[in-house]
Amino acid sequence: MKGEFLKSVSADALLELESVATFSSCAQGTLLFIEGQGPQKVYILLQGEVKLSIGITSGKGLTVHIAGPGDVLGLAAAFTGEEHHTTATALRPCRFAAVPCSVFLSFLSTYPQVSRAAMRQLGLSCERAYTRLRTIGATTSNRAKLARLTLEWMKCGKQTERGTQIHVPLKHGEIAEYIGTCRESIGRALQDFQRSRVIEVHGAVWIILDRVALEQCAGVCSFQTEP
Amino acid sequence: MKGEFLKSVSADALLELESVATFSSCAQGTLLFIEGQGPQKVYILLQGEVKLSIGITSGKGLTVHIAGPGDVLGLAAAFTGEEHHTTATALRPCRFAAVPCSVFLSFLSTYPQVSRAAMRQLGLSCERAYTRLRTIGATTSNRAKLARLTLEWMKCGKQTERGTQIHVPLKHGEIAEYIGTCRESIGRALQDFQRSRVIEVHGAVWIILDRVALEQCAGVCSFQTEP
DNA sequence: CGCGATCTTGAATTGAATCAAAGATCGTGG
DNA sequence: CCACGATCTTTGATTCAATTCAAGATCGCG
Repeated sequence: MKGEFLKSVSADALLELESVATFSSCAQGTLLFIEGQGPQKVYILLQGEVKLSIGITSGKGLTVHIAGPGDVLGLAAAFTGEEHHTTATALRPCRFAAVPCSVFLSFLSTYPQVSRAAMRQLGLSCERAYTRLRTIGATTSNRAKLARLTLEWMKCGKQTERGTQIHVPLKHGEIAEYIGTCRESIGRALQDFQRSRVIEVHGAVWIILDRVALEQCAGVCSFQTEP
Repeated sequence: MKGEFLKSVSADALLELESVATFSSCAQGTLLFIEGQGPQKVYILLQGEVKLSIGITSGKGLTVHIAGPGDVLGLAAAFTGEEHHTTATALRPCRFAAVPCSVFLSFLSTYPQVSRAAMRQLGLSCERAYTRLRTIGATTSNRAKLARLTLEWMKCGKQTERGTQIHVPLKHGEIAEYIGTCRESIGRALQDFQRSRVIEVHGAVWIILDRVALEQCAGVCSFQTEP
């Protein structure tokens, strides 16, 4: 799913795309675009990771998504012509191809299949935003939020005989940015889950022992787990 | 901006659209689609209002947007093929045209300009979701959330000599669903604003007296306004 | 070994949700 | 025109959860 966009571009389209794109690299921490900025370019990430976040300028920061190689960034603004509503930060050194919005749009009208792929990408961004909203907004307690987030992540996890195993290469502070709370709350919620044998944490590797409990907690939830 | 989509469909395209669409009406309260449901149709709203919300099934409800005549609903799911992430509820009796997703997609490939319009709509949905995220997630206090929401609404307000005037035909409970809190909190926050002469409320008509104060409150905010 | 970053823990404080009851407001029907 | 019920708003009291602050523990690395 990650990097899907570039894969769905046919060989001939790719050739033309290369001819109109500017290839460049950037250091970790570089901002590709900022919330509030007008649309200028569409970025196709070739290497590295880019964090899309919200509210950098005003208030707390909130992570929406982390994009990987092959993903397109800046589609929404390109299509609407309105200013960016997210900020794109390089989490590590990145390589990418940048295409001016107008050029990208006319490129799309030449290649309908690519256009379809772009629409799909935009649809996915939209759904990701909705998922974040569900996790953050339609949820009462902090534990429920973490439960939701974990359930999201479980989709990319692998089954083992003890439970689903996922890789979470994030510090507590970064997880907190995903659900809009503070570091400490993540620590406490995690410990709750560990105590009640729902999740087992081994560094960046989490083992979800009791998926049902997580789902319950993510739902109505607000009851304690043990005496 | 509302209802923009239908307007940007050319006459000939409209004719073809009519030939593939099913026209129907529904009563207030009808659910056009539900979170979790697979994509089936794209809806073009002709009359009435439809609320798009999140988390109906799990946890609290959260309002994302209220669509009006001329808007398209269900685009994201149509493009991704994934299940709907929002629920569409008719707020009043509605008339709409429904087009099966696959038919709609091929219709789009026949009419590039319409395709562009659809992309723009999807981009707007995306940005709306981001705006909601900013209001709900990247904000600390309840008052700050209401301040943000009011600032959003001010874009559609009209200037008077006393300040910007906006029309808010919503009950406190409904406003609460916009920012993920409870009715009472809205009432209290509103009174705070009235007491500190930031907003004046006359039924459904609000007059924003002090925009700067609102912006401050929406930003870092967490200080009291008066002794 | 010591330093810095990260995580843990506890205590104090605040803000918000919840509950319950008492005013407003509105529309309906007598 | 008034009385009635329904719906919405206001208010206060209570309770709970989360943020914040501060200090100690742990880990990784040079």
